[in-house]
Amino acid sequence: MIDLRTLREDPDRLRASQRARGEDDTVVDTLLSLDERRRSALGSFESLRAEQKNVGKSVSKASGDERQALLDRAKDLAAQVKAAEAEAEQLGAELEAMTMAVPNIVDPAAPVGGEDDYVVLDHVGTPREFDFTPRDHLELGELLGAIDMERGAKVSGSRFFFLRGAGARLQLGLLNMAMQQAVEAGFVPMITPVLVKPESMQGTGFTIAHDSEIYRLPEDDLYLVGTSEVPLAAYHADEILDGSQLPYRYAGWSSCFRREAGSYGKDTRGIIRVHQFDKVEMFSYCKPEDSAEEHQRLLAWEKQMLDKCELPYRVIDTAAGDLGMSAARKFDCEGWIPSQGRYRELTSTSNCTEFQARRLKVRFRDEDGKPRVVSTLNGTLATTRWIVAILENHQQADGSVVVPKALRPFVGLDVLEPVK
RNA sequence: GGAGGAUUCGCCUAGUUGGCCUAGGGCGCACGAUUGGAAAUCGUGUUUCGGGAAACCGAUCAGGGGUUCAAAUCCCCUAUCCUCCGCCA
Repeated sequence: MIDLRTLREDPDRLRASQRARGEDDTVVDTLLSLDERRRSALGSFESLRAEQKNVGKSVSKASGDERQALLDRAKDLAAQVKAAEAEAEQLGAELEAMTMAVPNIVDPAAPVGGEDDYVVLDHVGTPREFDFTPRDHLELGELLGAIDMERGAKVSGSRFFFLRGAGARLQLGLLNMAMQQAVEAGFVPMITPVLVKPESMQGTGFTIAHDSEIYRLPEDDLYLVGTSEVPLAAYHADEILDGSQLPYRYAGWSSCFRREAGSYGKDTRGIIRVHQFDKVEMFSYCKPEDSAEEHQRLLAWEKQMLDKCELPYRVIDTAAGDLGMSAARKFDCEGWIPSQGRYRELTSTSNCTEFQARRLKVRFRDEDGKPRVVSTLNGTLATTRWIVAILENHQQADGSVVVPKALRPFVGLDVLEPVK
């Protein structure tokens, strides 16, 4: 959510941001005039209310004709106050709705353009040369008895799967390694709810009404999260954090649910794009002035995980037009997928600045004792999709897969062997 | 699912025949006095949000609605927590 006070002082910042996102910049003027009207309505209400309170107080002290006159005056005022309040509330609600629909102001450092205008910041590792024809992750997963898509589809439908045997062990090991790294770095490990209330979803920056990715349980007005970012962001909603203790860092382990509507035909094979997967997510609450540095730290921890998995990857800086509603800046790490001959997203870290925190009312007390809005950031430490990259990059000619060294203690196996 | 009880300014709490509640007290915290320094003691301040340069004004007693000139206080709905009953793993 945009800060109206800042908007009044510097409307051009939002105009520029809207243009960078390829969105309508005239909302700025609409917002400003609505804000002006609301404040003036609020002013009328407040002065009427002040008068009403004064008259009301004198009623109890007066008697006789004087009392009756005051009562009449008070009744009249009560009606006026009611009308003025309704007016102010109406405008307030309109303003609120409009404000909530405006995406975060993008970091001017983010590349301009759309989906394909990302900037590659870094390449780590080199895609391996195979002296045999590499199998794709599903073929490997089936050989290893690790991934069962067929029965996933039988039981739950397309884009569902079972991880079994070595596959289940690999995921548990991977996510446990992520959790351990996070704990060593000072994160509080968390296992979060995956069903959340609408205000948690919307506070985090997802639009319940229109987002086609969200699974809904209308019967209970609950929503399945697509990432533990949602419960972790809402965790401190309506709270004032201790400024001297920031940053607050959490590592959330949860299943994630995505409808993947409109992606028919894309990534239909295997577990690249599925309706349900598991993820360990870093989430950080910090002071606004520290958020850019914190963003770099989250990126560094992501790279550390990828390095431990011995995966070749590149880091991209997402262009303004491809940022989600909440993000001011976003870096993705994309791992090399041999069967596709291209890089696919394995991690994503966003600096949401004060956008989510303002919606969720998460503040901190600074040195002066004043409450200020915090900044929030998130980043991926590991997901089910990583299994794709691990299987494909570390496969051997016979279909076995060498487990990366760092991961071995967590998986309990050095090599995953074909089952038959 | 049913029946009761609870929800007050960070924490504990006063306040329920509606009107100096403009919410009192304690703890904690901050600043000051006292002290060689500290403890103790004393004093002052301390909900949050919005508007305003400020003085100040308005809102805020779980949330929403209602009654009234006036609601922490009365009525209705909702949420959360606790107790009991039922049902289920």
